[in-house]
Amino acid sequence: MQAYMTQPRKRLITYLHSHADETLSAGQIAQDLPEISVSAVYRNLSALEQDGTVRKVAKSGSREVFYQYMKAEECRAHLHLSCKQCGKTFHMDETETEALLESIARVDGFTVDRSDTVLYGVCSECKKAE
Amino acid sequence: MQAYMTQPRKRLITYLHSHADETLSAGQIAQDLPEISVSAVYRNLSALEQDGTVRKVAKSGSREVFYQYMKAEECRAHLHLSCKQCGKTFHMDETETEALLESIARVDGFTVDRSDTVLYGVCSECKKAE
DNA sequence: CGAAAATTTGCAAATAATTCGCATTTTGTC
DNA sequence: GACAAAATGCGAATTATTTGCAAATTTTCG
Repeated sequence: MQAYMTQPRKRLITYLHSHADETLSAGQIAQDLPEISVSAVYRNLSALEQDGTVRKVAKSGSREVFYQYMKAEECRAHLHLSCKQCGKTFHMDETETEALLESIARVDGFTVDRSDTVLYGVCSECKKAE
Repeated sequence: MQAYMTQPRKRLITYLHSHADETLSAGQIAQDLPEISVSAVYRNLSALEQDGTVRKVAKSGSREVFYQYMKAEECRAHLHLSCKQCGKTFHMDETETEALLESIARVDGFTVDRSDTVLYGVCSECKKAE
């Protein structure tokens, strides 16, 4: 059904890899990859999103939708903190992650999946700026 | 700057209250509230979103953006655990929630928003069944 | 290798969600 | 009640996203 590693797709994936953890709009990406058509960008992002390779997020105050790519290895190790204001993603310290998840497992009997879970809130920078 | 409890806004809020925890598109809402103009729906949703009263989410496979309202008292108090296997949502103990978030605030300088955050994983029941 | 089959691309046109301008109405205050 | 501030409704304007289709690319397989 699906899976031709075409040039445009390859380029897009490379681009995403080098922009891991950023919150990018399709327009942004298309602009940074002029050699790829806009439709290809949209179509591939859509496919990658279905795969679970990228995550689709709505950002406050923007009409556009954004996409986030996260490196697999890293994702498995720790939890992510996503700032709702600046859009940046932060990586929780691994030891801290362990401690928190261990606590949740013990108290709630719930096994949290690190790669799936994102904690939303406000980072210290944005907090300061308020 | 802002805060007139107008009829349209009141209606929208009432509507949201009676649709707590649902994922609604602006179009859907506008359709359900024909007495309010579409622009009012958008403008108010936008305002409520800035307030943190509603959450904006991008849904896979849709061009529209969606909005979620969660009852303030209940949902702002604790974190949610969503089991990827049975789909059930669990409410983390409030005291535990406090402890965890306090820890994250201290260690990472990150203020987690309780109503926005969902931890994904596997609940004890499903774990047992594995 | 080379051709057929499957899939993706690029383009431009189409679609539809969201925003905006502005005159008018509503709301809160004194 | 009257005034100022803010929100509404309307339709028009934007503009992000999707789509149709012919051409190009990638894969498969003899």
